[in-house]
Amino acid sequence: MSSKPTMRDVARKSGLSIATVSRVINFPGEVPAETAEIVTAAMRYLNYRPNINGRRLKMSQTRTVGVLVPTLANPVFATSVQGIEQEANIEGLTVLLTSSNYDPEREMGAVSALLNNRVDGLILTLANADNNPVVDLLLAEKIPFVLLFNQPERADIAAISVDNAQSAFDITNAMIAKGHRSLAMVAGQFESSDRSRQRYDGFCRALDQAGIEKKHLVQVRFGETDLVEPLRDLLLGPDAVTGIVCSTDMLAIAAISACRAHGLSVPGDVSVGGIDGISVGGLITPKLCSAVQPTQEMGRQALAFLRGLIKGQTNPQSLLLPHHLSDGDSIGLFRGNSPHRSSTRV
Amino acid sequence: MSSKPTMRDVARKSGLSIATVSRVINFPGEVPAETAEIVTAAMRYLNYRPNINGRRLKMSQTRTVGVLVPTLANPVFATSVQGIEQEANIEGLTVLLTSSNYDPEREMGAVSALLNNRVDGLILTLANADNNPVVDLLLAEKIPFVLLFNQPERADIAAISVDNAQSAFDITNAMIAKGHRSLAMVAGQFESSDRSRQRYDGFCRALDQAGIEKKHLVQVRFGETDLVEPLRDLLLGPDAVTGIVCSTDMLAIAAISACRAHGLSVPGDVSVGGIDGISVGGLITPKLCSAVQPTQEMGRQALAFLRGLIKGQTNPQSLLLPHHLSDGDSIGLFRGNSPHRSSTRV
DNA sequence: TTGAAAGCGTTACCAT
DNA sequence: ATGGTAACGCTTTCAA
Repeated sequence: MSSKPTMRDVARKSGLSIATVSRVINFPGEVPAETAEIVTAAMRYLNYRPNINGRRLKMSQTRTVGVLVPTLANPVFATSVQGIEQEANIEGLTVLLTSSNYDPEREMGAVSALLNNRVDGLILTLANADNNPVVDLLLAEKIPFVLLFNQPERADIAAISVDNAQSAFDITNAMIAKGHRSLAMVAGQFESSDRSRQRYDGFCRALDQAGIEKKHLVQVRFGETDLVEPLRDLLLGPDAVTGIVCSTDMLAIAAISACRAHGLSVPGDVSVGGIDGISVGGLITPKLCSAVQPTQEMGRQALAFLRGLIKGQTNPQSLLLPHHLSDGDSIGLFRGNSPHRSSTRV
Repeated sequence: MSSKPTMRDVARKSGLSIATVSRVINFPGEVPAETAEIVTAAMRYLNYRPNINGRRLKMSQTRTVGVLVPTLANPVFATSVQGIEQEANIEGLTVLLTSSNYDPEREMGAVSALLNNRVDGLILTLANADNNPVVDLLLAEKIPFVLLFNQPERADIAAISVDNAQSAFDITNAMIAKGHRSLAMVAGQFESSDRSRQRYDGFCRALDQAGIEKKHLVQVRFGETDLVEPLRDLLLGPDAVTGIVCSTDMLAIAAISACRAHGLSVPGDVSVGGIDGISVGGLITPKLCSAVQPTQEMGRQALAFLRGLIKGQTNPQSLLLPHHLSDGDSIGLFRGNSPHRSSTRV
């Protein structure tokens, strides 16, 4: 017998029927301890492992959830998936992972593959949550799903996120409060990230409210980490900015690196704040560590939420988590002024 | 018909047999274009999606790979999984994701779940690759697997990694070359990471070779990001060190943060170098970006390798990738000396 | 070129 | 308390 043992083999070995073996596995309580022992012994002897695919075919639910994120190379998404995975592990769910690489064109294919696997539900971070064919499909097929990080306009879609516009509004205001009058935003391309656009909206609103007319925007292809050239004019030109609001932490890291490359120290000569996860700004590198907990928690919450939807106990609804602005750590000072708290800064 | 359409429905709708439908899906070439068109139309009309679980049950291979990493909260693992996912996507493979949270006790359970899914093969980062029951199980059941980041002693196990000891040896030597005579290593607990131990070995070898007797080691629980207290004595005590070699980038980030908290500037007052992925040291934050490419590539290679094993075209063997030591970016200077290249430093 | 039918490993109903 | 058996949706051999 070279192939893997099946329930049939276990049944034969234990001299019982395959129905009984199944019972021992699924309803141990409904079987006498003695019988269970015999079956268990046979399973151990044969190194039996239930073939989940047989079960999945038979049952209506697969106890599997599909996850789609832009990329795991961004720690924010990776960390949220870690949270999903942890929670799934506790619940005995299997996680099917896919990524779109920020390409909206690839989302449908990825979700399709997930649906072919008959996942019970999905957790998705989409390029654009509004007017998205994937969302329409899921709605039409009545597949439970939760959007993570997306903030859809429709209220009848489950979504867990921070308030992106508000986050950017707050961090921009904080920089304005520090005296900045010349600010730029560095953001990912809007087609690849509605968060980027929403955050840019918040940035603009803050500037408008402060009566600052000049708005700089530098858009960056996702995955791009070298901002030395893209930021040259912004940093060294005749009307160089004193502060940069970044749409994501990864961009902030890249922006800081570019500042240094241009001979500017950060903070001091220029200020950079990154927005992401459920915190805003924050020490760039330590933040990557300290943001782990809350971001992971978002993932766990997303799965918990999804489970409610799957069981039909919950209705889709939006959940906006509070964001934190760690002022003093994140927000830099005037160009040329540098009495910053270097002791807590990287 | 509330339930999902099956091949049977498509067959009925198109007036053909389910065998023909199957052929259209799997061997479009073996069916007249006209027939194929009829079937395709029926599939579109019914919104048919093949149930992969049916196929999986029938076929011997599932076209699914299982992945086990300590945690996705560490960007190094996350990035490698991203690489795996990308490659899997190209090959049309499904990725099943699990994590052990650095707990050796949980590895067996996770792998077991993966095997119940009848994955074709596995990619694993284990706490300890030697004398690991998971490895024994996989070997016994003849399931193809590739270790990622682990460097097992046995040569007949597929593994893709950098040379951990050599990396640490190199970075330590570089720091010694800069004049450091008082160095500490900050590492994760050895039970949770054989890489940690291997890297510590390299650290010690470098010190021995330089005739430095005093070896400081601070071990940290994984997930710990606050090193302020653990490093206090090391940084402020009577015989404070001038440099710290960190076992991972995440630890280096945390260590730098702790230095700043103690009023030390990094680099300048103290030096910190992190080891990870296929680079050694390196600018801490930019590195998190710049290390993305090579680490992702490791993941892709791991999957490519695994595919070879699954097809039986390759034999298990170890692959040690070259590591890069980005001197001048990574390695700090003497305590108190600070003419460092701040322009390229975060 | 197409179809009938036998499983794949499991669950669960209905008997015994 | 236990067993026989009909699905679940698919692939694939063998016939027609």
